Amino acid sequence: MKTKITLKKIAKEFDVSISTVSKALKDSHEISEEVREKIKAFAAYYHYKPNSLALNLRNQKTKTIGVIIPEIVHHFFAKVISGIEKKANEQGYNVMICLSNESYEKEVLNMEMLSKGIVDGIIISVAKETEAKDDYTHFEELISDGIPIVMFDRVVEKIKCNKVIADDFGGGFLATKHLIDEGFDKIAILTTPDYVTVGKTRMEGYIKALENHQLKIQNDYIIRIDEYSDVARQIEKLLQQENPPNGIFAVNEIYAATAIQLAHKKGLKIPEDIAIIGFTDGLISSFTYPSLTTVAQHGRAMGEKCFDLILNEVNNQDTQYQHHTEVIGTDLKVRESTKVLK
Amino acid sequence: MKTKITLKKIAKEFDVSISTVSKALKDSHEISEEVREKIKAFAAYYHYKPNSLALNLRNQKTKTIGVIIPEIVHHFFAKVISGIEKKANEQGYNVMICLSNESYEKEVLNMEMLSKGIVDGIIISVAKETEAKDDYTHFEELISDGIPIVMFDRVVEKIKCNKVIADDFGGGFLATKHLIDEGFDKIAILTTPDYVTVGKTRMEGYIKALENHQLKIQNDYIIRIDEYSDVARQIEKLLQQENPPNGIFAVNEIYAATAIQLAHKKGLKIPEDIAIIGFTDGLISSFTYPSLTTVAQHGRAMGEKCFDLILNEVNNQDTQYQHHTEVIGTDLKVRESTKVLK
DNA sequence: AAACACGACGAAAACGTTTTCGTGTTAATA
DNA sequence: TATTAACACGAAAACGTTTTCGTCGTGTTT
Repeated sequence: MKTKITLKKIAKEFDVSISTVSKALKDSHEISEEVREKIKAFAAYYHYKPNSLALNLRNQKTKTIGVIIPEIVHHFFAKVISGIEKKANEQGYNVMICLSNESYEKEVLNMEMLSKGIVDGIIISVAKETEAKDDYTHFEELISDGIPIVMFDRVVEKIKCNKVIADDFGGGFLATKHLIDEGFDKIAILTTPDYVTVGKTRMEGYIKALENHQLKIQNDYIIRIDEYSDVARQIEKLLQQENPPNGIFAVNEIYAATAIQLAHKKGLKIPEDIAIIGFTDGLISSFTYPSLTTVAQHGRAMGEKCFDLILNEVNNQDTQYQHHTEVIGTDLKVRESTKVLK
Repeated sequence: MKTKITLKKIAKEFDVSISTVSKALKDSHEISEEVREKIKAFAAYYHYKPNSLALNLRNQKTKTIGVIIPEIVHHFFAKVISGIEKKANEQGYNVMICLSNESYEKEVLNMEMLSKGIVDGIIISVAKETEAKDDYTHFEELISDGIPIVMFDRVVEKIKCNKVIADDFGGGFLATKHLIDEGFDKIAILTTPDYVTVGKTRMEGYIKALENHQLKIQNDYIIRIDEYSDVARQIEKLLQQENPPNGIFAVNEIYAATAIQLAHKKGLKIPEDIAIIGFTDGLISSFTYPSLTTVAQHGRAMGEKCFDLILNEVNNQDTQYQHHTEVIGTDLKVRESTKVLK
C-alpha cells in the first residue's frame, strides 16, 4: 500500500531536518517564509496529518474516553451513548465503545484493553453477570492504577468512583403512585432478579408507594422475571392467578409491552380492566396499542453528565478528588395505558 | 495521580536495562530464571500492561477499526455494530464508534480524526446530508491515502471500495408482491426523498412488482416523506385522499408504525381495510397492534460481513486488491398487519 | 594454554511527534 | 574592526515498546 506521509519523508524531500518541517507546518516564524510555504504546499498535497499515536504517546494523553455498555441494541444505552458522544465532541474528545454483552469475562477483557493507555478514562454500566457474580476486583485494580472511572445506571455501591444514576427509587414510586391515584388497587410488579440493582431499587419505590397507601405487599404480585426462560409464560401466569392484578408496573419497556399483548390475548381491556406502566421511554412505548405510559429516564442527560464527570476527573488528577453520585430525575410520560376516561 | 508503571520504572527498580525487563516479561530464556521471576512478580504486583500506543506506533498498526454511523439510536445500526463488534472481538480487534448525526460536516470531521493513524480501516454508512450534498471527496482522499474503507447500507456508487448492502430492491419487490398476493391492489409507498439511495432502491422494487402485476403506478400513492416537517401529517393526507390505498408499503419501521396508528384513528381495520408492511425488523414491529409484517434486513449479518471485508483488505494491502459489493438477502417476516384470514 | 561456546545481559534503533537548546551565518552596531 | 543581534535552521531528548546485535565473563574443549 501507499505508506503514510510523515514529517520524516517531507524532510527528506526538501533535504531539511524534521524539526524544520514540524515548525514550518505550525507556521513558526523561525522558518523562512519561502521554506515554510513550499513545505506546507507539499504537505497539503499529500494530505499530511500528524499521527495521533505519536502525539498521544508524547503528550501522555489520548483525548479518548472508553465506554463499556452491556448491550447496544437497547434504546436506553444508545441514548446514553449519544449524550456522551455529543459532549465529547464539543470538547474535542473521541469515544471508544465496547460491548460486554452482559458477560463478566468480556467486561474484564474490555477493561484490560482500555487500560493499556488508549483512553484517558472509562465510563461503564456493569454487566448483569458481574452483578450476579459480585466480583469487582477489575474495577478496584484500574482505580488503584489511577484510571478515572465513571459508572452509570448499573453502578456498584462499594466501588469508590463517580456515578450517574436515574432516580430508580423515585421512578418506581412515581409509577406505582400513579396507578394508585388512577384508582387501581391490586398492583403487581414485573421486575428483575434482585442482583440487578436498578430493578431492585425500582421495586423498593413500588413497595414504598404501596405502604404509603396502606396497600398490602403480596408476594404473588411480585414477579422476578428470569430472562433465561420463557418471559411471556411468566407474565401469563400472573394474569391467570385466581385473584389477578388490575395494575402492572413493569421495570422496563419490553416486559410492559409483552404484558399489553398478553392482556389483549386474554381479552382484557386496557386500561379499564388492567392498567400497565413501563420504565424507560424507548421507541416501543409510543407505538403499542394502547400507547404505553412510562417513567422517562433521560438517558441522554445521563450520558452528558457522565462525560462532564469523567472530564473533570481527567483534568484533576493531581488534586485529591472527591467522588460523588449524580442522580438524574425521572418523570412520568402519561399515555393511554393508564388513563381511564371518567 | 499515580503515574503508570512502565518498563523503564521496573528497570530502574532492579537496576537492569529496559531490554532485560522486556525480555523477562516475555519469558525469554536469555534472562536468568532468578531475574525473570522477580521482575515478573514485581510487574504483576503493579498490574503492568504494555502501553498500546507505543506498541501500535512501533508495529504500525492498531488492531482497531473505526465505524461511522449516522445515528446510534436506531435499531438497525445498533444491530450492525453488534455484528461488527462480535467479529472484531473474535479476531482481537477493537471498534471505535463515531456518530455523524446525519451531518456532512461531522462525517468529514470523523473521517479526518480516524485517519490520523488510530485505526487500521474504516466502516461507514454515509450521512443523509452527504448523500444530498453529493460530495464525496473526503472518501476519495482517504482511499488515495491507502486507508481501507468499507461502506454499508448507505453506500455511494462511484466510490471504489468494498460495500455491503441489503437487497433493497428485492426487499421492496417482496414486500409489494406480498401485498398483491394477499389481494390488495391499491398500494401506496411511504418512502424517503430520492437522494436517500436505500429508499429509492426499495421503491424501484415496489414499482417493479406493480408492473409485474399490471398495476398502475400512481403518483399520488408515492409519498416521499420530508422528515423536517410533520411526518404524521404527510401520512394522514395519503389516507384522506378520495381514492385511498388499501395497502401501504413503508420503507422503514417508524413510517409503518405511524401509519398503523393513523389508520386506527381513522377507524380503519388492519389488515381488512388496509394492510401495512414495513422494512427493517426492529423492536417496534412485534409490539404494534396488530403486529407489523416487515422485510427483515439482517443487520447483524451485514455487520459481520463488513468486518470480514475490512479485515481482508487490511491484511492484503500489498496485493492489487479487488473490491466488490456484497448483497445480503432480505426476507419477509409475516405478522398480523397483512395477513387476512380467509 | 589457546580457542571456543554459551549464558546473561546491555545498547541502540525504530515507530512519529514536539520542543528546547544550541549553532552558524549574515547584518547591524559601537 | 570587533562585538552583538537577528535570522534560519539542526540536534537531540522524550513518550514506551520490541528486537537485533553486541559484549563481557565464565567454563569447556582441544
